[in-house]
Amino acid sequence: MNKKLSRQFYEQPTLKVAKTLLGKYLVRRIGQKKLVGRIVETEAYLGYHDKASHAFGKVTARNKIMFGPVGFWYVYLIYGIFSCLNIVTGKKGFPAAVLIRALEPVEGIAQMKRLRKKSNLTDLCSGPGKLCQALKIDRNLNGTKAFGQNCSLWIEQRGESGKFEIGKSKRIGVDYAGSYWASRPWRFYIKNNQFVSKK
DNA sequence: TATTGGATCGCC
DNA sequence: GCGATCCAATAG
Repeated sequence: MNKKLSRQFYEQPTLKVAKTLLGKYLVRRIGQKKLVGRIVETEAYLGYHDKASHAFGKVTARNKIMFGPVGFWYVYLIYGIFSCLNIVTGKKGFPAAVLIRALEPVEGIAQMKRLRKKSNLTDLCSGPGKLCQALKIDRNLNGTKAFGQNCSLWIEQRGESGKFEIGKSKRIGVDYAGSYWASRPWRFYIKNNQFVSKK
């Protein structure tokens, strides 16, 4: 049974959402076709005190979606080349989001290979920039809704999540934020899963 | 208005 | 190890 996650799901505490998203399925609809991957790695960005977060300090044109209500996508361009995908969490006015960092390809694998120009399964979605390329996600989806009707991008539960161990570490690529924020253990991943981004 | 550097990736 | 490549953020 496939069940799209509701707005209420994203109202849970951000760290809980980040952990609970592991084993769920990211679904990208393009016309009648679907590209689907199982989420195996996430990171939490938590509040305006978090120096590693784009929402640190104040509202800007780019980060304003993070200050809005839960259940909307925050998509931004990194290094002028790749997109990164986050789902907004936290109450309105409190900026938080969960970055989707890696997927295990499930449906539409042939098209993912074309979009990525890669044929190795473990190279398709094993990083935040890679999975956006594989699922044709870019800033056109910034600010769109992940719940309710007429979404082109959402997360769903497919039966039971299955048994796996959750690993935890500091977040990747945020050393500029200073030792305290860079060392928060807010990255979560499925242990011993080959599709997790390599460090 | 000008400059700077990034929640990455892939090739050298 | 390093360059790609663009735009948001900040400084002036």
